[in-house]
Amino acid sequence: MLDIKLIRNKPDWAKEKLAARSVKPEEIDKLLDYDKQRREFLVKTETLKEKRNKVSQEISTKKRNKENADQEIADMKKVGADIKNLDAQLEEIEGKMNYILVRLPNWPDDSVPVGPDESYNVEDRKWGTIPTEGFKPRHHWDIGEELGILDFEQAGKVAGSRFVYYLGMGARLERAVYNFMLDEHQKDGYTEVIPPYLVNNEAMFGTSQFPKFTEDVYTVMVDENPLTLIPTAEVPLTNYFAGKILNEEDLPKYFTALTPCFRSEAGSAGRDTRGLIRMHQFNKVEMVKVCKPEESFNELEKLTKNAENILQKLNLAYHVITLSSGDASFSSTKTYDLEVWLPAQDKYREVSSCSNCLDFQARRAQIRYRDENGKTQFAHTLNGSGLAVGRVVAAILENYQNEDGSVDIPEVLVPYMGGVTKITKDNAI
RNA sequence: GGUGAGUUGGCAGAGUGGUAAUGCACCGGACUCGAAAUCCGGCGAACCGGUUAAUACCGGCGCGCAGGUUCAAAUCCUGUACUCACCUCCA
Repeated sequence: MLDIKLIRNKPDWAKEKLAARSVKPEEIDKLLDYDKQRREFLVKTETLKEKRNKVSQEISTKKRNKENADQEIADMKKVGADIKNLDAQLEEIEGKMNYILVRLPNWPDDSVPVGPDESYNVEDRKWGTIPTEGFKPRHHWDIGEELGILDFEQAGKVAGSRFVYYLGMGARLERAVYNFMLDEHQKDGYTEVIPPYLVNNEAMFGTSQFPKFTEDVYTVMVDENPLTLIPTAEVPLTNYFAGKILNEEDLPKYFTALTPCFRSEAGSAGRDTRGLIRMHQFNKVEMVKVCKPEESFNELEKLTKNAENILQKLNLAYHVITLSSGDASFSSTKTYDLEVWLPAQDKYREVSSCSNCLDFQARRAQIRYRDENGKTQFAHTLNGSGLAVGRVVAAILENYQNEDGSVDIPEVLVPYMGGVTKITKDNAI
């Protein structure tokens, strides 16, 4: 959530910044109008409340002295009704104001390319060499099905499209990949966490998936209470700090977690219908940081490097792009995407998204710290995938495939595979 | 799932209708060579608004949360969340 005071003080700047994120300037005018009305009503009702407090004190004194206070009580009855009336109006105005405010995205940072969509994204750097085998690379789903380590067909019958069974060495490979990732992140100073996989509406609001993106997730009712299957571990990890006032010397906090992620993929019908790229349920290792404002951009660079480290150790070619203002996620001021090379698709595909949210989420989730002067400040939050496990498995299958249909195991994963160096038809299941 | 108890300032803890005691901690001062102890004074989260160049100041709000009753609610009523104890059940 944006700071209304900042918008109030720099309306033109706010409009320009948000225009880069497709927010109409009229929305801001409306917001500021509600804000003005709100403060006017606030002054009115607070003045009356001050009067009520004073006169109530007088009534109290009179009663104690056995004097008559009927006149004051009659007056206050009227004041009480006025307050109730004004408060009701105030609540209505605040409701309208907040409706707009909670739906405004974060400002794009000055270093972010301005543009409405992904075509304005900028490539920052490339790493690794794209494999040039002497044969036509096959899609990971063909490799996986042929080895018998991925079964999309039966998953379709049991759960539906965009679900999968991993079997044998496929399941083992997935497990190897995420264990490797968690171990690497632990070395980089992250605390490993196993969070709740179901969260309430407040948590979803805190990290700003709600109220705007309710249709992208699965929500179940548990005794009338809605609980949402997490679309990313960012939600429970960041909300671990919700409502807390942290000590300055305890910052920054680094958390990492492996969780399944659940997404309805509404609106992506027809895209990536085959393979592991776009599933309703997938594993992801997530990194979350909470830090002081002056450190957040530096922490974003480090976070991105932590994600890159995984791809480098797996020796998978990738590039890093800065998302344009129109392509970045709702709560982010700046996002780097890591895209890994998929030979069969002949293109890079996203495996990580690393974002600095500034105080946008902290303001919603009330994540604060006490600074050296004892004042409470909103912390900054960051999150990044490190990495999407299923997509990395897809990348390994495609990049490490051999012409005979077998798949080599990346060197760093061999210990995690119990010494197995290659998945073949003979050892696959 | 059942029964009972609880939720008040950084911590402890009183307060059952008149607007949050008290102690510890904290800040300032005195005493002292300095410190401790003692004494004096101050200070009560977070948030919002007014006002200001800014600090300050003034006000609102504030006793888990949300409603209600009342001139007035920590206190009474309703709902609800969480914590603890015991019981029951279960991987």
